[in-house]
Amino acid sequence: MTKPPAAPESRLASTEVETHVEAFQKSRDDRRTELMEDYVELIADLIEHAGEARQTDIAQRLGVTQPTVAKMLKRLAEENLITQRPYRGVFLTDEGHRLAMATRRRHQVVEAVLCRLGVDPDTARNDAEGIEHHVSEKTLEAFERFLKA
Amino acid sequence: MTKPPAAPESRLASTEVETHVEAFQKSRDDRRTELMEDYVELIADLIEHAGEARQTDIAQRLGVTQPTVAKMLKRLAEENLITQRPYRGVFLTDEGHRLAMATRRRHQVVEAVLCRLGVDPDTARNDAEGIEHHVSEKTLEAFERFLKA
DNA sequence: CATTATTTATAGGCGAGGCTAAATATCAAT
DNA sequence: ATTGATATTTAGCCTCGCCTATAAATAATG
Repeated sequence: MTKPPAAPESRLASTEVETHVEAFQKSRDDRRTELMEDYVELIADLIEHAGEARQTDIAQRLGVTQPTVAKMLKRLAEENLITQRPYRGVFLTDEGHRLAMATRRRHQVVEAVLCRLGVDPDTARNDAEGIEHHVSEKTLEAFERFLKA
Repeated sequence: MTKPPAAPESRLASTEVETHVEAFQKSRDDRRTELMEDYVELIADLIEHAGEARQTDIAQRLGVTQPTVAKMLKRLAEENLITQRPYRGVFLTDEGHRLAMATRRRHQVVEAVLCRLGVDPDTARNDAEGIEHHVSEKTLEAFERFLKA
């Protein structure tokens, strides 16, 4: 309704210019969940290793301020991923825990794949942090097959 | 100053809980440039394949509305990546063209690597769209070595 | 138990990136 | 040349994620 009617030359040979629309939209949607994933993954780590997850620790690890964390935690609580007990730390709900574990798995697999491909460990860790959120289940499975081989 | 003083058990064995701070910050910084990269890459494709890049085409391909594109183009122009001639389309500056080519290269390499690892072409294309922006130069080089092998 | 230090909560602001709606400008075509 | 379609601009408005500054609540200590 908005494009094809008048435009003879715009046949646009579906070679390269294809409608990446899906991909772009997925990419944008990912951005919404990336942060949540980072948070629950970090919270899980903190609880496991330090026994508790406090706002200030989370803030420090993420490199943001505490009010920023507070606001985000409110959102995570609304989404039923965490519960908070004032001055006692943050806890993961079952759903939050599942998400944390899934995210951790992806993170580890991505990092391992990068290493296997010859990326140095530091770079692998850094890049994995950004990449992990964009790896679909199918790709993840391919990665795991590759690691087993 | 803010954490270690009081907390005997929080020795935090630097195993997993390490200060990913850099990685998170890089990840956040990436988000700022992602969109610009998507735009210039798309604009380059449109110019090559359709002869011109119009706001409406860009909007359609990205899956956003045209005013959104207009606003973004203004920003790209401020950053000297594009020039605009009203009702005649958008053009890349030298700098914009360089960025577009670099982005395209990364995109293609990532997609090729995914395919090589057994990801089906559709998924590879989709995931590459999200992943490409988080691939550092070092990782990119490792990818290229892997592809050559 | 009162004081200090730490942690959490709250208020208000900023920029980015979306959207819709409505005004303009250009192009095409009768 | 006027009219109708298409493209662009402009003007709000919204949500998110970040920030600083400040207040309030709790914990720890003398």
